[in-house]
Amino acid sequence: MNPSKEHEPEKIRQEILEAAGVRFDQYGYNKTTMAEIAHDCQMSAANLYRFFENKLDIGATLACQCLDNKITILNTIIEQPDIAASQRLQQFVMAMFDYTYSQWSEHQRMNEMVSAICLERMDIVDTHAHKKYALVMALLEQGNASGEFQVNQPEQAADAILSATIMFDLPLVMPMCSREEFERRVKHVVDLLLQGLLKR
Amino acid sequence: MNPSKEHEPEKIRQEILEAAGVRFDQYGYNKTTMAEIAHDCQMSAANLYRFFENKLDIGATLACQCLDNKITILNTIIEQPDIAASQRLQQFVMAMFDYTYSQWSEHQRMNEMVSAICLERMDIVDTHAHKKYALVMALLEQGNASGEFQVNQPEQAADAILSATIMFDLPLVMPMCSREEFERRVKHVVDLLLQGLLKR
DNA sequence: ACGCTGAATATTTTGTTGATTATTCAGGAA
DNA sequence: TTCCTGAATAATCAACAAAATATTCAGCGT
Repeated sequence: MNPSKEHEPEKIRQEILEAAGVRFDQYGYNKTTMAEIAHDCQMSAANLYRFFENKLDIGATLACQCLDNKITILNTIIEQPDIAASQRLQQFVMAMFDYTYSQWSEHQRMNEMVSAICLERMDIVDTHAHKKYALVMALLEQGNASGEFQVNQPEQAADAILSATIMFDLPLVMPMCSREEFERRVKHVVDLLLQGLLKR
Repeated sequence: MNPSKEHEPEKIRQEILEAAGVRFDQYGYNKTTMAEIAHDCQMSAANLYRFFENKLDIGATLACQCLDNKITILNTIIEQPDIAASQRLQQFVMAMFDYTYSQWSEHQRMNEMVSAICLERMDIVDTHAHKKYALVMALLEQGNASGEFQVNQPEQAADAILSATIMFDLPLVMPMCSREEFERRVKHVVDLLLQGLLKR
C-alpha cells in the first residue's frame, strides 16, 4: 500500500477532523456544511458518515481535542522538575487562564462551538473536570511530598482549588474583565490559597 | 389631598415597578407589554413614559432592586453580633449562594431579565460589585479587630475572596452542579480560604 | 400651565414559504 | 465483498411580509 495514500480509517478520521477544524474555526460550526468538509477531503458528503455518526459527533470530537490540549499544557507544568510547589500552583492557574483567555479572544468561533457542545454533552465536561482534578491532586501530593505543603485532606483541597479558580477556566466569564484585571486576580487568589496550603 | 389616592411621582413609580415586576417574573420581560403594565396601573401606556425613560429603564430599575436585595441579606450577616468571623464568612458565602440558586431556580424569568440587562448595563454590575467588596472588607476588618484574622492586605484578600467565590454568585454557573454539590464546594472553599485568613 | 390620552410612527417579533443543508439509502465501481 | 457515490428525504435556515409592540406627539380636559 502506498504510504502517501493512507486508507487506514484512523488516518481518514484525522484528515476529516483537520479539515472540519479549520473551517469551524474560520467560519463557525453552523456556517460550515458537511459538503464543504467532504470537498476538502476529496470525498462525498455521504462518505463522512462512515467515519462519524453525524456533524455534532465531528464537533464533539474536536471539542474533546481542544479540552485535551489544555490538559496537556497544564500537565507540562505538573511535570516541570525543580520548581517550588507554590510556583507550580501559580503557573498552573495562570496557564489555565492564559489558555482560556487566548482561546476566547483568538478563536471565538471555535470557542462558541466548544461551549455549545458542552451544554449538550455533559459527559465531555465531566471527563475534562476529572482530568483537571487529577492534575491538582498530583500537584498537592508533590507539595506534600517535598514538605512544602501540609494538606491533610487533598481531595477537599483539590475541590476547593478548582472551585476557587473556576472563573479563570470558564470562557463564559471572560467578558467580565480585562486580561490585566484577570491576571491581578489570579495572583490574589493563588496568594490567599497558598497561605492555607503551605506548611508552617 | 386624599392619601388613598397618592399622586406623588415616587409612589406612582413604585406602583409601576410593582406591576411590572409581577408580570416580568411570571411571563418574562419580552412577553410583557407596556400596555399590560399600564393597564395594571389603570393608566395609558403613554403615561408610563412620564415616569420611566423606556421599558428597559423599568427592567434596569427592577434589576437593581433585585441585586440590592441580595446585598441587604448579606449585610444582615455582616451586622449579626456575637458570632465568630470565620462563621460569618461561612454564612456570608452560603447566603450568597442560597440567594443566587433560589433566584435562579424559582424566578427563572426574572433572573433571565436581570442577566440580560446586566450584559448591556455594565454600570449596574460595577455598582453591585463595589457593594459586595465593601461588605467583604467590613467582614475582614471585623476579623482583624477581634484578633481572629490576621489579614495584612485586606484589599487584596477581599478581591481574592470575591474571585474565589464567584461561582456561587453567578446565575450562569448554576446549571453546572446540583444544590448539594454547590453546598459541598462552598464548605471546601471557605475552609481553605479561612486557613489563609486565620491568625496562628 | 399640568397631567393625561388616543392616534401616529418606528421598531421588533412572528409566521410563512422557498432554499439550503444534514442524513439516509439503494446501488455502482474495484 | 468493500468502499464509495448520487439522488432522495428530512430537518433547518433565511428572507420577506404581516402583525404586534414600543415610543412619540399633538391635543384634550382640568
